[in-house]
Amino acid sequence: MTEINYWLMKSEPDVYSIKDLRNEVNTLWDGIRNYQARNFMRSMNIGDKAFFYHSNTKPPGIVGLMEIIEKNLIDPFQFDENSKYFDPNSNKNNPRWDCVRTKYICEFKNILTLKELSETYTAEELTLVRKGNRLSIMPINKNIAKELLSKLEKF
DNA sequence: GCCAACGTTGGC
DNA sequence: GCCAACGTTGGC
Repeated sequence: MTEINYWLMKSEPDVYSIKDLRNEVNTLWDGIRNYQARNFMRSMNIGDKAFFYHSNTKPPGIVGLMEIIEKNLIDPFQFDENSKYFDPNSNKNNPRWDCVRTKYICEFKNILTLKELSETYTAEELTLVRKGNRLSIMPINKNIAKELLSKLEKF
């Protein structure tokens, strides 16, 4: 039995929201063009849980939960010249960018805002609240993840 | 619009 | 390898 890990994955709701995921049921989490975020995806296990975070919106925060159901999938847009995610330096024999597939679990009744999170946790406990943090995918400490889940259930 | 906090690129 | 210039994310 592989250990379950917890993650946080950001998306701008204008581009792809928790409601889009609910309608679609599952989705390819594509367009990641940051090596650290990509490496986090590579270290995910099937069955891991991920908090869905709405970024670049008012207010930003955690809005739902999803599960990792597939990994090591080639991101097709790196080879699509018409995509903003096209990477001319990626090689089909050795693709540079991959992605995971996530499945909708739930949308929380209330948003757990970044403001609330930053009032509860330090930048060391929760890298999400670190000022200027630009990572779109990051791990969440297991104990903190469980605290967040129990808080979100009480909404 | 501003700016913090990076990541990337390219000259040397 | 160093570093300046530039680009991006994303909160505020």
